[in-house]
Amino acid sequence: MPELPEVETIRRGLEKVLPGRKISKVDVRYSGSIKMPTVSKFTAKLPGRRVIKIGRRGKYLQIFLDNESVLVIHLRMTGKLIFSFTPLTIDKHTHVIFTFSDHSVLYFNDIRKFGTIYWLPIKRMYEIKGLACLGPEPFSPEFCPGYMAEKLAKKKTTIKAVLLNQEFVAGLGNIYVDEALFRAQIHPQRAAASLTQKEMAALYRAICEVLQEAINCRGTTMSDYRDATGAYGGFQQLLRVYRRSGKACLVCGYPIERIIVAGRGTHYCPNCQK
DNA sequence: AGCAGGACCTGATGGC
DNA sequence: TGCCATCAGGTCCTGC
Repeated sequence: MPELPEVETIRRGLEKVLPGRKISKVDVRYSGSIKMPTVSKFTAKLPGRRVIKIGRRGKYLQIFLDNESVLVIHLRMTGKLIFSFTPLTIDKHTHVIFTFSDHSVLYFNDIRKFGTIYWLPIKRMYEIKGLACLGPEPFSPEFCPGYMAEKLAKKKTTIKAVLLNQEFVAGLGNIYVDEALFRAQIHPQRAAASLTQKEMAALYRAICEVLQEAINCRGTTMSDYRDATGAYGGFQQLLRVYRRSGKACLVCGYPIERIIVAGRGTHYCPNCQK
């Protein structure tokens, strides 16, 4: 579920509380969540490590530890990281529990069990394929209309499929792709290579704007998403097309449609988006 | 090479 | 109420 704005919101929440804390106990209740190393090594060797800082790359969260190692966490669709100064009730969706030496706790919950956790030396982070293959961060100088022009010219698929591809740009997911395409007035099924310079400039601007506004709102909560303190996001109030099928376009009044593009539910205004 | 579609899981929702 | 089908914000693998 969480896309860049949600992961960034979680990162900021954890950055306020985790640095300096020392892990005293690790409890893995669903072993499928731990991709690296083995579960027994994970639980035996993590205690004693201290958190240095919290990073993010695309939708990957990075918890840097004091021995040049890092916990890399991907929340996929329904994963949550909840920090509490005191223990909380655990349920069947609580898969990993990190307890710190002052008895504060970090819970990894995930209804659909798609989320993944890796622990490895920083210098081996490239072994996580999805992380190694990530395209530029949307707010980095590398991501710009010129970069888009060069990449899009070679693509033979729809613009929506390209925006969802993390190798093109890191951090976009289904919600923000639909919202960015609406703001740029581009139809999601347009051939990526058919965009004009002007459209690419508008799309670049729309991507940065929608992500920044969503970060300012602390993310979008449709159903499952919560930040590190358990709080909802607020951007769902500002969505213009996502899950608004049948409702009037906020610009022209035409009904928003829902179709499938790149295998995903896609929302757009047939009148505004060409 | 690059893309579409299924697989991975569970829960919510809507139709009959 | 119960059963079934469909849908869900992401990535990885397979096969075309």
